[in-house]
Amino acid sequence: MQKHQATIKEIAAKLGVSASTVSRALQNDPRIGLRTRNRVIETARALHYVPNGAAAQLRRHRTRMIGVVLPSLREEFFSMAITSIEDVLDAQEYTVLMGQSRDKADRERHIVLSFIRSRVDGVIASLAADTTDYAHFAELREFGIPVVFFDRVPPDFPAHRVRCNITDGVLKAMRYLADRGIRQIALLNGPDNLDIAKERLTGFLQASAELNLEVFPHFIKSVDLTEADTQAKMQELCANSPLPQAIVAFNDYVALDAMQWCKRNGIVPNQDIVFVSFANLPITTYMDNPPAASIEQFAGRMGHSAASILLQALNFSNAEEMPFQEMMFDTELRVH
Amino acid sequence: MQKHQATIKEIAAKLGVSASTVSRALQNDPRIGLRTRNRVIETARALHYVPNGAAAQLRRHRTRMIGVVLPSLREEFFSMAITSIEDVLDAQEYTVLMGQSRDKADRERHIVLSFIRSRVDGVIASLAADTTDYAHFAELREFGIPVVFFDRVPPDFPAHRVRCNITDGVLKAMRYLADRGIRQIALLNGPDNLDIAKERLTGFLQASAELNLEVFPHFIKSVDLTEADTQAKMQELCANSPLPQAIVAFNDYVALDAMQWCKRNGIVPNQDIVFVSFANLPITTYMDNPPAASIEQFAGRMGHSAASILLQALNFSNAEEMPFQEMMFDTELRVH
DNA sequence: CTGTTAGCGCGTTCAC
DNA sequence: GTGAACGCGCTAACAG
Repeated sequence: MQKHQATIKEIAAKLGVSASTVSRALQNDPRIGLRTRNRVIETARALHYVPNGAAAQLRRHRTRMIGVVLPSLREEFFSMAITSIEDVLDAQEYTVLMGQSRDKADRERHIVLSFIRSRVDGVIASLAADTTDYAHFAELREFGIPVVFFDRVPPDFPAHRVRCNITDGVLKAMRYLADRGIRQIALLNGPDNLDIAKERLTGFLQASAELNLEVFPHFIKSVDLTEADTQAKMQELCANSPLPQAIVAFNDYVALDAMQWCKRNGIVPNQDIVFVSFANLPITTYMDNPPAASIEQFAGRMGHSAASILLQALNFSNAEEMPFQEMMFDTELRVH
Repeated sequence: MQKHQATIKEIAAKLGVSASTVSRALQNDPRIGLRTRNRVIETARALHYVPNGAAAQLRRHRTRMIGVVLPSLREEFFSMAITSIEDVLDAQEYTVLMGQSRDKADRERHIVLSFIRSRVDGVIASLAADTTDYAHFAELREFGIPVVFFDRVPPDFPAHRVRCNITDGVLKAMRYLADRGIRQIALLNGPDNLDIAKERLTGFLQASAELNLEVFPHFIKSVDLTEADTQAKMQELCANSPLPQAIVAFNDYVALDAMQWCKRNGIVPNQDIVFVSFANLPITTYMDNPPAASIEQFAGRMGHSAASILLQALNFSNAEEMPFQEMMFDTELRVH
């Protein structure tokens, strides 16, 4: 049901001026007289004129649109990040296109390709759990579309990155536990292909060495972030002895799933096994028994920085690429 | 940093054929010979060709893009809905643009206008808490862009609607409470301008009459969905006597905020005051003391239906508008 | 201050 | 089966 859509030409005809005049008036070009401008704006409104973005882009080679791909909009970590991103970009009159990969590399690829088709000016991304091929991001480079990764950044890919000091965060968590006399600590990590998972492992091993903790092989598990897998890995973890006295979890959701498993298996969370996790999501404040502590990752700040870096990249000399920025945030331990 | 972007013209030049041939080959036009087609596809890939959506739209007057405006992506109710919407639309090769109004009418307006500028083929919406002016949606009609509202639908606006039987849901909740001997029930409702809030009130009054409950004036409060306002209204609610024995809350988040207030004020939730809410969000399964019961609203099904109706509208005769559909789902009470 | 001209990249006639 | 020519709606370059 295609109704009629007003164009600048019609406005021009109606007013007996040229299309360019209308175009200029609508963009507040200082060369247009106030009276003409007002007449144009008035009839534009009367005709329900809304500019056709596609036509504009075709000329300008810019869309003022930014694509954002995230694993999930449902996780508070990401919804907080996207909100900061929106705030920064909205202020500069950019429109944000969002896509959720749902932790599937294939969906991520499709989304990025649709961003290219829409010719977004830039992309902000946080990787899906199972992304190991970065061809779709390389494609963005072919098009000269700058990319900023945050939190879940790819290893060895030329791009801007915003992340936090995970390794140090794990250290903080382990020291906190050790200070309470806990010496048998397990790691319920995320997918191995994610840098942020590797860093948790690095931090875990470093901290174990520093604190003289024994590292039992069955204390280190990786989950694919689904509830089912977390349950399965908890089963494995607790099938062998010794049982861990504490578990450092990849993030709050993994911790919560693990804690659910405990409850169903006669283990009291934070009493029999102390949980420490990452993210420190607001939703946990509603819980009577959240993870004992969580490493704050500052989702908002990371989103803010990612968007700011992207804006810099967009305003950089359009002859060459801006040198890749690497921004690292410190974490903080929050005891609940 | 604008790099070079391949066009069909270049592919054509490279192959010594015309642009039309390339265009046809890429769209699997049966008239193009298999050999030519393959050569085209091959060099397209080699040149990293990605079609320019804007140029295509300019000719076709369709974008195969759908805009979705929601109050928040953070609330599980909406993130579940959007996921269903994506599933339905992805299957038909539509791209979904999302925007979150954050319950601000002004943001909602901007988002809808940006959808129009992008010339989306259709829109799915759930209203912001403070939207009382529907001009931006009327604008969509001017452009012949079909709209489907779900859950938070506007009163008296010509459009398709998908919702659930709230009035009956409240009735179920009140009967559940009455069956447990609870007779002093308060309503912690949402913004008055939302139909779904009005229906909760209607249901509340009907049920009170049916069950012979006394309705104390201070038992009926409306919140603007912010945590602060919920706290304030709880204060008011509990400042007068009698104290309610139970509270029916607008949704799980309002219930949780109210329960927090109780904890801070020496009232034990679900013991001193029993909470029943709407939505039945998965996140509550992680809680040791969630609302005692919740009215399941089937976010996924509503999203699915909204998307399906929109697809029907898009495939309808393009001479006229499809008659407005009204779809109503039954609710179910879930005791926790 | 304003008009004219040209073309962005593509899909679609209409020819052959 | 394929090519030439046109135009979608808009902006930029060049005139005046």
